[in-house]
Amino acid sequence: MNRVTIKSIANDLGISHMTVSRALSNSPNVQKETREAVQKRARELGYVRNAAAMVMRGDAPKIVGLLLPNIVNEFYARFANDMATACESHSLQLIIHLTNDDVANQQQALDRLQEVQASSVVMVPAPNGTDGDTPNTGSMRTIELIRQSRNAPDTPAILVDDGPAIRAATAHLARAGHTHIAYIGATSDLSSGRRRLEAFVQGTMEAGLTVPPEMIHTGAPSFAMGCDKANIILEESRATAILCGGFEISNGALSAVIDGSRNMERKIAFVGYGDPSFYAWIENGVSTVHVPVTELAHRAVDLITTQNGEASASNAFPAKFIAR
Amino acid sequence: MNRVTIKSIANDLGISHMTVSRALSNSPNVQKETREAVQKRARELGYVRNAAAMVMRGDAPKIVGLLLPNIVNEFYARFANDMATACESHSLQLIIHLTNDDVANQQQALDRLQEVQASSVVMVPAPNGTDGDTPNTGSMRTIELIRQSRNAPDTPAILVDDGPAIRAATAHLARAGHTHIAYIGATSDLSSGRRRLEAFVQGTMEAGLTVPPEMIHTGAPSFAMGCDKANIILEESRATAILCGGFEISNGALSAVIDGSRNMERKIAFVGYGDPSFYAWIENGVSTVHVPVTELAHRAVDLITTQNGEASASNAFPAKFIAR
DNA sequence: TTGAAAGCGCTAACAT
DNA sequence: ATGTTAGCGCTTTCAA
Repeated sequence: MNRVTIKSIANDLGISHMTVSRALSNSPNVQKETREAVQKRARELGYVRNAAAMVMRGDAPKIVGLLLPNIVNEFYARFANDMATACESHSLQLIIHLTNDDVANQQQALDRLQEVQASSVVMVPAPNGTDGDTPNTGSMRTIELIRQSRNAPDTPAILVDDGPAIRAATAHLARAGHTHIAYIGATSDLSSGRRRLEAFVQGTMEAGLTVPPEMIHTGAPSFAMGCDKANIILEESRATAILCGGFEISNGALSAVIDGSRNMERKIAFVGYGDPSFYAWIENGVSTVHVPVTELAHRAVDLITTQNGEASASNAFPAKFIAR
Repeated sequence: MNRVTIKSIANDLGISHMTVSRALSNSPNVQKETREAVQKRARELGYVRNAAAMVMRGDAPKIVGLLLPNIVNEFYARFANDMATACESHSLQLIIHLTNDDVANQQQALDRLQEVQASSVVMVPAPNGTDGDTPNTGSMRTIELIRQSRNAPDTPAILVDDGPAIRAATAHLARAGHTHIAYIGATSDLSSGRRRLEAFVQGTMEAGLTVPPEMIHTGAPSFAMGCDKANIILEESRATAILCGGFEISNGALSAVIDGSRNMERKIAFVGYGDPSFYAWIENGVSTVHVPVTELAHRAVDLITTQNGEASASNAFPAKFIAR
């Protein structure tokens, strides 16, 4: 089962492959009959042009990479979805890679993207364990998402300005009478982890509460981590509320909190991070910090399609606290 | 900013590009010094091999396409995730395309996959509006997922044997005293829609109930459709229970049911389809038909990596009814 | 209106 | 151990 190429068609028709090429691209410089004959035969044979050849010649559509920790979390899924749509309408080819928040996977994905001549990458940088090396993105235009890696401070980043929302969440809990509010978030080697924790501390103090260190739980962000930390908090039973600072963490912690309230009758107030649709459907709704996904995705594509990557002032999108 | 190629490196070092090629692929036929010098220079210059060139030569890693209606639904997201993992370990390159259940998008995705020389596609066939034309998958090995398109009956398909589970769900509802059970599912031009509806009808009759046609709601499966139909059922208020036959439909209907119970105090029993994690967290848990995602994904990769596509007997995976 | 040649980056197969 | 040639599929440039 050999591939159909312009040459095989040319052979089949007893003409030069150039004529076939021209006919297939609707060049005016082919006799109408020839053109139609060629197109007909091409259709019959099931001809498809070879993308690799186009890439080699350099006239391929722009390829954009998207590196996400995973695709199961609704935030990331929505982002991918929205970005795919936006790319479509700009005739950009989107390639999604999952890093699982692991630097090795991340670098492998970046390498593959360079191999296919991707011109840009949008990436959620993985927490860099031993730190040290900047991810190598070669000559690809790089845009960081959500987190900003400290070792590439000049890379444009699309960030969430969630400080106010987190402070509002803290205030909300304090107003409801909670004096011991636990926080679960990412380690401070992630910019997002740092910022969110700061906001939490600040919010707590603004509410006139103290922030004992044992109320603060950080680690590499993941569903399992959120789950574990929440269980610890439930065990200790000193805190009466939990506030989360991360998409995965939030889902994990929420699952632990729900299990806890069912199986052990441990009630605890909860504020999540990110706003997957089901947060509105659970019990009477889960209060949360809402992040404007679609706007982020659009900005990403904007940054890719325009040259001036330096509107960085406007690359922070405000999150919103939703009380439910 | 010119790309670094073996030729540019060769030039830079004043040697032949072949030596560079050999050095970079660790061929034994290069002097150690030469090899090391080349590798060093390549690293400095940030060389990455050109995937397009490899594809043209035909020694590229196998490419596998995955066509999904969307990636936001947790079932599809998990499938993509699991398949990505499995592909990784078989050194297959996975490319995901979203069809939005639209035939035109679907064909476009298939074309692109052929252009990049994908050897196989795993696809959830879109409902074919005017029917007629089979999706053109060229010479790619095609595997259908969940649904089986009637115009390609000999294509291997990975299906869910959900009949028993759906009948169990119906029995469950009947046992709870429901005599008017509404069904929302896909149109019968989808094999899955046909099969599930049949199972529902059969289950209802087995429970000694009649199945008035106004209890059956079908259409092109989507979140919005599930939502709309559920609202209609709530309006009519003849049914006391809803059973869903589709991933998207289920989520849509569930959202309508929850809204309904909150805003208008219309209580109705609900059994969903698919088992996104949050179904366990809502109220006291949502009963549902559970589909074994991971197994499906693994089978897909199995089928791709082995030649014998014809173990089709074992390509149906049993769903499980989960009462919550 | 058609064709022939060259070249994109790479490696297998021959030289040397 | 190293270099040369050819060819994967395609289009741009130049020639007929």
